[in-house]
Amino acid sequence: MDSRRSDCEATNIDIVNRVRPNMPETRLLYELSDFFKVMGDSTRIQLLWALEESEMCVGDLAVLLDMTKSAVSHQLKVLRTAKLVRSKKIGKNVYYALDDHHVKSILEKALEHIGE
Amino acid sequence: MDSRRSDCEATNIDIVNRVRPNMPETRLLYELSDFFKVMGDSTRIQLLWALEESEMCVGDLAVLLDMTKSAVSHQLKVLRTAKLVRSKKIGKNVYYALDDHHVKSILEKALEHIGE
DNA sequence: TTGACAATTGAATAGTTGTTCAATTATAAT
DNA sequence: ATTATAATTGAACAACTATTCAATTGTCAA
Repeated sequence: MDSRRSDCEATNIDIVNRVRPNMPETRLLYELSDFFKVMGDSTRIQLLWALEESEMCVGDLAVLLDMTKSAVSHQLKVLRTAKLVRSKKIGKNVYYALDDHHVKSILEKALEHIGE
Repeated sequence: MDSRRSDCEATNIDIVNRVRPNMPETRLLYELSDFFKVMGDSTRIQLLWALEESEMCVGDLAVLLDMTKSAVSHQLKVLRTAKLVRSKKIGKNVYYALDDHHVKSILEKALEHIGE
């Protein structure tokens, strides 16, 4: 049987064999790309940026981002699932806060790449 | 005229008004989310990870990732457009290399978030 | 308990994206 | 010139995703 997907042979098989054992495991690979997928949306970047400044409830965030509560709530759920924010209910409101101290430094690194 | 998209009033208008001036400009916002979009794909993470170890040509990368040259080439183009990799042609081969020293530290920060 | 408000939810839709496939370009070797 | 190999390209398809809309839950006030 031959389950190779690649449609060619390696030109430098020595390099490939040296690099291969250092490649990330499948699980880690998907955790990494899933994390960046969560960051890869302008609405969610805005939410994280805002929550870096202050805790806020869904309605406040909706006004700040000029979006419906529904749209904001959907995206907050994504951030909550990714454990980047946490929420607490106070009366009729639900307040959200950052739940990861890496977010800020990752945003800063990304800003460095972009060139400020 | 009223071009508000949000379907509510702010509960804490003082907080919203304090945070608003610190929000990122539209251009920066999209540069940030576009950058993370590029990182948010397991194939491209693998390519960056591999190129951190060594320059390689498209065929080598295809064998290493067990994908077709076409699929790899398409993704390399995305990375090239994002200025994360550069390429040079040597004979029939095109060799790719990392073109951004931030990639490594951003991956490391992301690994910290995930918890190694 | 009735009415109003905050937030969540699920379904639907429109837009985006990754891989495949077939065709093409460019280089090297015979 | 011809053939073979490396890589790129564009179109097509399937899978995924963000927002909208309507309906629902939960909480407070009257």
